[in-house]
Amino acid sequence: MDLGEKQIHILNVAEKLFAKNGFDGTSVRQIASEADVNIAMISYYFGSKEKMLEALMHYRFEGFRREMDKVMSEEGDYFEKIDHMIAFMIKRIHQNRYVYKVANSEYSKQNRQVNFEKYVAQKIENYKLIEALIKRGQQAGVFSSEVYIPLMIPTVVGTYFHFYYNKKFFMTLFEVDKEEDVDDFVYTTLTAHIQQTIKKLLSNEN
Amino acid sequence: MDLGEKQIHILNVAEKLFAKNGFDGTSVRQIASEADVNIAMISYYFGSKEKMLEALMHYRFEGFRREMDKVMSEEGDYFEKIDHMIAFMIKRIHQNRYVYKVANSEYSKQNRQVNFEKYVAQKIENYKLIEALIKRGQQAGVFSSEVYIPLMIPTVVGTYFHFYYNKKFFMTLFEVDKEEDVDDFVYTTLTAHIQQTIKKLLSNEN
DNA sequence: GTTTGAATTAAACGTTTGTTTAATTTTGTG
DNA sequence: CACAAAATTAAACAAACGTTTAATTCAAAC
Repeated sequence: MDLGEKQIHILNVAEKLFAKNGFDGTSVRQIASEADVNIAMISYYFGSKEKMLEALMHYRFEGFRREMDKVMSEEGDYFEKIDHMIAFMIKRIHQNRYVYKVANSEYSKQNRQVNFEKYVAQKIENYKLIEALIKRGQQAGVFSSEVYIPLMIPTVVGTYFHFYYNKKFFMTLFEVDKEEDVDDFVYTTLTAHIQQTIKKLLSNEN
Repeated sequence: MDLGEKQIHILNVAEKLFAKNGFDGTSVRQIASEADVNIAMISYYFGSKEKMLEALMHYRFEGFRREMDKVMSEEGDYFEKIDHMIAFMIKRIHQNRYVYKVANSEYSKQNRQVNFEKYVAQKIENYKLIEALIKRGQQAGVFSSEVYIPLMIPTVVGTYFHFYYNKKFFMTLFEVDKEEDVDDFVYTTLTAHIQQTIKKLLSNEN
């Protein structure tokens, strides 16, 4: 599906409303009103509310694998590669946090009508990349073998999401109260915390 | 609010439907039908759909602090205390995973109509308990001082939730396909992973 | 300038939503 | 049994939902 300017505008508006109020908590009338288009345009362009979300996910997620490959091939020792990979993942997820929030939420529902095939396929691809890196590090004797590789994904990604979903709570603990300082916190302190956590977990030294 | 058998039955039914299809994705008619009660009983008992969720949260969350206190006062060195605390948190969250899922989801919405004051107050209390334990360990020279204490909560809790929300995906990686084996996996492998991660992070040795 | 297909509109479609009503039944108490 | 309060019911409420219709405007091609 090729997206024109107007379609992209609608998707941007929808994305933010979905993230604010949930997929079911957002009506197509709200989206149309906020985006200043006629209600019928949403069915006209996307077919349905569900297919609009699919279009949004595709629009946001395409390119992830390509970028990830690039980051993984950067120079550096194994621990530096872990640093790069985590920094990239957090940055990419944070930049796309709105669509990730909706995707996570809808994906975990039982009677969902949204198609998640591509989403899951990408998840598997990304995992394979990470698994390969860690196994190479283990064979080189740099990384500990006493780790559950698949569970490192929930630790990296879950730390970010649980922080972000409870942003207000944690930012109070860090005495950060300006919304514009959150981005900075994510890219510095939160990223450093996750890097430190995973590197210590992978280290052989204790 | 004192809950009779019938109210509790309704809450149990509502909890599972909310977790399956979301709060907005579940209608009071669905709940009433599944619980085999008249629709009007929900307003009669709880006042509204939102207040029913508040009643559910209160019903599920009460007692957490008391149990947490007990676990924290158990015998053992600092690392054993961390083990006990994490095992307790994961067990308690996993047992109440349905209501936590709804609570997390609704809490992160902007225009929510559900009252979360007690929920947040409890979060703060729990954090203070954990912070105190870690600071004591640091002063005793057992724990590293180079950690972001508030961010350890997202790492513990976020790892669990990201695993659970993507349960199917990760259980495939571990070649577990029976639903009844998930509980066991959570209490053994997943708990061990989180304990290992946090203990390594807190260790001084590298 | 006319034709053609896409874009856009206001209005209406039938459902479903959460809540309330008013009547009835059940329950417990004197 | 008689009475009062609580519990339960079927029905109705207005509002909001996602989608479709049919008519109209617009833009590009010939």
